[in-house]
This record gives sequence, structure tokens and C-alpha cells, in this order.
Amino acid sequence: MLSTVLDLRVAKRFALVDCNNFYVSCERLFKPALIGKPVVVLSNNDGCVVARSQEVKDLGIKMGVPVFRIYDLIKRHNIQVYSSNYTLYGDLSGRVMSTLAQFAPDVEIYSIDEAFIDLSEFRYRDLTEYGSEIRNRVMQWVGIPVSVGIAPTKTLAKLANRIAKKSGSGVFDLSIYPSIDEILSQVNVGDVWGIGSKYDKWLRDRGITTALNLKYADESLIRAKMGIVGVKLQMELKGESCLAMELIDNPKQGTCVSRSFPKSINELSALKEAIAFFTHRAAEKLRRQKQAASVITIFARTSPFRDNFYSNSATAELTLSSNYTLDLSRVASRLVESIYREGQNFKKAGVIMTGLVSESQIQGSLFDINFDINFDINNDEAKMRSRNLTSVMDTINAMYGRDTLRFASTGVIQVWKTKSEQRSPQYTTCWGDLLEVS
DNA sequence: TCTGGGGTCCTAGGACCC
DNA sequence: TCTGGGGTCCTAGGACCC
Repeated sequence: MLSTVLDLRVAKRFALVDCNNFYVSCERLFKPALIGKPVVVLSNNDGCVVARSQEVKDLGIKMGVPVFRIYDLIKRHNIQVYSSNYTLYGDLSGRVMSTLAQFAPDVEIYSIDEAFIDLSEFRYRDLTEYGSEIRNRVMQWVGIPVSVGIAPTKTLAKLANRIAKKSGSGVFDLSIYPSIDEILSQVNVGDVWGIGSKYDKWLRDRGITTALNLKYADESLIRAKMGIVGVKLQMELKGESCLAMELIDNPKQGTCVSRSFPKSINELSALKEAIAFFTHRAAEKLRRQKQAASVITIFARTSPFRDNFYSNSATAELTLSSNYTLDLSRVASRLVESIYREGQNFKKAGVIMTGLVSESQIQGSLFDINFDINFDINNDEAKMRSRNLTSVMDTINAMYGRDTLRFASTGVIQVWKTKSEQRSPQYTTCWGDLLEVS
């Protein structure tokens, strides 16, 4: 019994499976001519680089650089440029994840291109070999290259994955490596999972420059600055697992829809249209997640890269939680005037829905209408109509494509609409974009 | 000229209550 | 008016992630 308890405590094994250059790999899958060529994928709005092929990384182009700064490099090296195509990436991600699910019962989908797998029960096997099997099968079934890092904690599995990416085999098991400290001494502290730019600077200023330094740094110092998160991080580096697998698909705490505008907006009417559109999208998301919101926040700001930065937000609470576009827009549009300032060049805006509840828990739902003592026929009929209209719109939009039907308040000219000039077709999810084989 | 979007968690401090 | 400790809840802000 005691040994079982000890086993549970010490003998964890986590694998972190990470897709290599995921968005680029997705583009290459349907355009093999891109293999071996330098490729980048841009953010929404075609603003920044969010994915790079190895060839591009080798050119020294950093993650997140604004594309206008590398125009000359793009030309000189004939870099292939793509707008991001999240529909395609989301679909391929799903295929990767369901392939992983065949290797262990517990898979935590951490992001669109990463998953943790609990391999503790396989710890007496050769996990390097098991990792290779995972890698090969994902490649064979989905066509996406992945790397596998294995270690006794999630934080170390992240590091193991970085090493796996650099190694030829694409798999690295840190738990059998003779000297973990030797590896940690070669990792910059800022490359540790959980250390961002602010903590990186703070730690460096105190002589803590490597993962090894952090592992053995004074706990009270770390706790004072980083709180419990920092202490757990140190323990994870020491091989003691503090971050468990998160398997339950937790309902979202909030849902946000925001965009930067290709050209700044200064008219109230345009800002209203943009907010109406974001609210429309957010309501769609909520309905898809089977959730409803009770609090709406809207925000707008000017460019943080210009002088006289202006940013404002406003929040309102709904009397009843809702996920219907009309209910939510009414509240959102009322808020716009309170954050608008004449003469400001708004560069970004958005809506945030919080206070989310499950759709089934909405109080005073449709079914209560008949039992409501204060039954107000006009009001409730209007609500009914709004609800019926929404579900008809959802159905039609699902059949004929997004925004076939939308509310006029979301704008006709849509000056705020984002750019996406180099988007690849939706090969896997749209009949019209299916690849033809001749 | 041109700089992403969508999330999470933790903490400190204030409001409020008994 | 002065005088208290202790608890909860909420919010804003700061950090992080991909």
C-alpha cells in the first residue's frame, strides 16, 4: 500500500507532444511544393508573423515581428506568405488530438498544437520508443510532424520537448538522462515555461540566469515575487510534479471577440458597427459553447505605438443571462457612447462576455413565460420572435456560410473589416475548397 | 504607412457584513 | 465620534500562455 502511494507521488511521466511549426505544416500538407521553402503565416489582419518554417527561423526572423519590417527579407529570400486560416488549422488539430487519444487514456489538449499525455502507467516501457511510435503514427495518419518530450513533470516535459525538436529523432526522454542539472544549466531562465519577459528581467537582475539557478534559488525570494506559482515552478524543476493533468473540459470563464482595424476609426457610427459585429460573433460563440453571459464589457483603444494613447471600457450587467444577439447588442450599443471620444483614432476594439452560465441554467428561460404572473404579451412575444429569428439565422448561416444572414447594425461598408489577403482555401471543411485530384 | 487574438491564474485591496 | 477582528465577495491589475 505504502509503495503504491509512493509510486503515485514520484513515478509520474508526462509527454508533451507539440506539432512542429504547426500552421506552416498545415499549409504544406495541402501544398507540398512549400516543403523545403521558407514560409510564414501571418496574424489576423496580416499584421505580424505568427508561424515560421525552419528556413525562416534560420534567417533570424523572430516570432511576432510586424510583417512590414521584413518586406526586404521576404523579397530577397522569396519567403512564401500566408494569412492565417484557423478553420483549416482547427480541423487538422482535431485529427492530431484524436490520434493521440489512442496512446493513453489521459490526454490534455493544451493548445491548438500541443497536448500533454499521461504516460505514468507505461513508465516501465522504453518511453523513447513509445514516443517514436506516437510521432510516426501522427505523421502517417494526419501528415503533421510532431516532437515528443518526456519527463517526470509538465515543466520538465516542456524543456524535454525543446530538446526533442533540436534532435534528429524528434523524441527526448529527460527522465532517463543521467544529469538533468547539466541540461538545466544550459537553458536560459526566460525559456522556462511560466517565465515571461517581466520575470526574466527580474530574475536576471538578481543573477538567476539559467533554469538551474532558478531550481536552486532561495524559495522565499521566489515566493515574494512570483507567489505560489513560482514555488510550484521550482518544485517542478526539481522533478516533483505539482501541475496535474487537466482533463475535464472546463467551461470557459469568459469569451472575447476583438480585432485591430486595418485603418483607424474615428466616427461614432463606425465604432458602433464594429461593436455590433463583435457582439454578433460573441453571441454565436456563446451559443456554440451552450453558454450565456450575464456581464458585457466593451472596450476600444488607440494605437499603443503612438503618442496620447487612449483606452476606455464600459461594463453592464444583464438582468437575465442571454446568448441572443439582439439581447446582447441592445446592451452593448448603449455602452458605446460612454467610451467614445471625438478626435481619437481607434485602432482596436472588442467585447468581452463574462459571468457565463450554462445555457440550461438560464433563469427565466423561454419556458417560464407562461408561468410568469406578470405576463406581458408584447414583451414576451418580442422575445420569442427574437429567439426564433436567431435560431433560423444560425441554421441558414451553417448551411450557406457564415454571415449569409446578419443584422444590418453590423454594417454594410464594414470599414473595420480585417485584411486576409493570402488565405489558403479551407481544404478540409468547405466543399467548394476540396482539393481536386486529376 | 503598416505592430494578433483569445484565453488563464493569482494577488492585493476595497466594500460589506457580523 | 471614538473603538475591532475576522470573514466573504468582488474587482482591477499584473503576470503568464499559445
